[in-house]
Parts: sequence; C-alpha cells; structure tokens
Amino acid sequence: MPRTGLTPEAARQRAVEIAVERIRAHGFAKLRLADVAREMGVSHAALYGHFRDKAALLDAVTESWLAEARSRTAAICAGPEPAAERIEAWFLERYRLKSARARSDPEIFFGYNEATCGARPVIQAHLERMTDELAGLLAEAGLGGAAEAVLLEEALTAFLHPSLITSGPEAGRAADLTRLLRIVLAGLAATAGEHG
Amino acid sequence: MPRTGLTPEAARQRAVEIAVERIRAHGFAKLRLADVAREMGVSHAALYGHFRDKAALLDAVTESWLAEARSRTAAICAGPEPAAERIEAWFLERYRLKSARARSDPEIFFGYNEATCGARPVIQAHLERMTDELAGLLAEAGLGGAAEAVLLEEALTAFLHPSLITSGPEAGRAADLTRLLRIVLAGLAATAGEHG
DNA sequence: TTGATTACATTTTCTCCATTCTGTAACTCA
DNA sequence: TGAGTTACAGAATGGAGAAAATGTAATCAA
Repeated sequence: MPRTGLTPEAARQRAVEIAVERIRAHGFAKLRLADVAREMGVSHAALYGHFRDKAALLDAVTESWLAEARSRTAAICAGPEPAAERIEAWFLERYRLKSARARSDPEIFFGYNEATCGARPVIQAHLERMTDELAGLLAEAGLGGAAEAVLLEEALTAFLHPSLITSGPEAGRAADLTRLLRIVLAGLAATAGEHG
Repeated sequence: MPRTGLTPEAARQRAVEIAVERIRAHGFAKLRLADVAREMGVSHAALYGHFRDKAALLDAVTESWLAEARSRTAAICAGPEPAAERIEAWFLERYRLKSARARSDPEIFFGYNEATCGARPVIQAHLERMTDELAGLLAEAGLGGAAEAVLLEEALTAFLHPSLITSGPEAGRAADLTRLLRIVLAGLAATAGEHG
C-alpha cells in the first residue's frame, strides 16, 4: 500500500490525466514533471517510480489516446456490415478521430508528433496494428492482404498523415477521402491476382 | 550599363548561384545577404535592387530548380509514348528528381520547405502547373481531367510530399509508387464516367 | 537616370550567466 | 520491502545586453 493511497496503476493514470490537463493549458513544451508531481501531492522524483523518464510519461499520454482510437476502429472491424462498407467506415473513423484530435488538442497532437517525428515505438506499434486491422478487412473483402493494406494506407496518406491532417475543412476532406478510397478499392478489385 | 559589368538579369543569376553555394556550404539558416553581396563585389544594399527582400532571393533559388524540374516533366508530357506510359514516367521523374534533390541538397530542399511551409506563391504556382500537366495526360488517356488529377496527386502524396520523400530506399520507393499508381489508374478506368 | 553607395533604423540573432529542470543515488518510514 | 523523500550532478531553459543582419532613405557617380 503506497502512502499516497493510490495503487501504482491508479498513480500512472492520475499522472497521465494531469499531464494532459497541463499540456492543454500551458502547451507541450512547458510541461514540467515537478508540476505534475506537485499536483499529485508527491515529489517529482516519485514519478520516476512510475515512469522510466519524461518521454515515458508522454508516451503514456499518447498511448491512452491511441488505445481509445483502437477500440473505435476495432469495433468497426468487428461490425456486421459487409467488408467493403466497414473499410470505408474504418478509414472515415480514423480520419475523423485524428482530425478532431488535431483541432481540439493541437498541443498534444502536434507537440508529441514534432518532438518524436512519429518514430516512438508506441506510435510504430499502433500503426502496425492499424495495418493489421486493415489487412483483415481487405482479406474479408477478397481484395488482398498485408501488402495491399500497406499500399492502401500509402494511398490515403494525404488524408491521415499528421502533417497533412488539418489541410482543408473536415467535411470536404472526408468526402475526398471516400472518393479516393473507392477508386483505389476498384483498382485493387480490377487488378486482383495479377501479381499473386 | 551597370558598374559591376553585369546586366540586371545576369546579376540576379549570379546572386542565385552564390546563394546556392553558400547554403550548400554553411546551411540554409546561415545564409547572409551581406556574404552574397561581398562575393559579388557589391554592397549588401545593392541586392535590394535585384530582389525585393531576402525571401525573394530564396524564392529565386527555388524557382530556378522548379523551372528545371518543369522542363523535365514537360518533355515527358510531350513525348511520343502512349499516355499511360507517359503518366508513369511523369510520376517516376517527379519522384526521382525530388528524391535526388532532397538527398544531395537537403539544406536547400528542407530548409526552404520548412521555412515556408510550402506556402510561397512560387511553390503553389509550380504545384498548380504540375496538376495541369497531369490533367492533360489523364485527358489524353481518357481517364478524366482536373478533378482526377487532384485525386491522383493525393493518392501519391506519400511518395512526393517533401516531408515524406526520403522515407525508404529510392529504388524500393519507386517500385512501390509504380504499383500504387497502376492500381489507382485501374480504379479510375473502372469507375470512369460513374459520377460525370 | 539608373545602378550603386553610405548611413541608419528596426529586427533578429548570439552570447553569457543565472535559474530551472531532469534524472540518479542514498536514505527514510510505514 | 517498496513507495516516497531529500540531496545533488549534469543538461536544458530563460533573459538581458551585445552584436549582427535586414531593410530603407538619402546621396553619389557614370
């Protein structure tokens, strides 16, 4: 039993909550571990019992968001609709989630992305899981597998990449995404099996 | 007749040359108008007779490169091959040019892009001309027009956008670009006329 | 009269130092 | 024993004043 009355896991979650609030309020660059610790009622050194370093806390902030996003996309994957419909819904959900996040929490979204160049393991692992989900949907639709999933993700990079997510109004972009997606899926269907 | 012995146009070109050399040697951020002027044998204020401001000189550096790139792509557009082949060659040329530039002159390529966020008129005008060229090729191939050109450029953003151009080895990326391009073109062919 | 110069106002960048922050270690207490 | 504390070293940040760069205006010369 820790002296703060929080289990280790609860303490981690509390630290993440506080970090999110503070980044929203004061910006990504001004987050101080000492501030987070003070708000938890502990010394800053105590945080190192829960997180290896500051980057690990920021990873946890991001991971909590990514896990939420995954639960949404996974629900779509598991839905009852035809696979083709689920593919569209899956991409639209990804776009809307990212777009909304980028607009509502720009400090967290862009700050973390710029600071890490998207190269952190927590990001890479998430992207791999997304590609796996997509590969599953494509397989269900009879349009391919892992290779086609990678290709399709690249085709929609203009709509999903962090550095491009806020170009243009959300409704218009969503419509453009759908148009492009349908064309690429048609292309996949037309060329299916040509190369194995 | 100017005292330097250079016509206005030659002076502009000389300034651009010197700026390119200095950016290569010392980096984009450290380019000083005074250094360029000294190397030309004039005072720094004389440069303002040729360029509105420093940004205009940097625009000229970029424009000289963009003009060269356009002459290459325009030659492909005017070639004798079937339109479908020219579309592939056109995208591959764009990718190879950008990729080579980003690798050989990263300070100029990324420095300018980061400093301007790609929002300078000289960049926008170039991109519009690229889209026009592509629209022409698509029309020749019977695959659409301006709208389809925009869509196709978005589909290949992952391979052509400055912030993504150096991801992966050039040969592999070129092959991936070609695969995706063929699929999108197949999709355009399959859905041609559906929406007008 | 145009291309260039010097002189100068305004920004921007640099430098240095004090402060703050991160991360580690030795220690404390329930 | 493990969650937390204090103490501290090294790294990063911030701010003030100095230095330098950009951009403008008045002037000069071929």
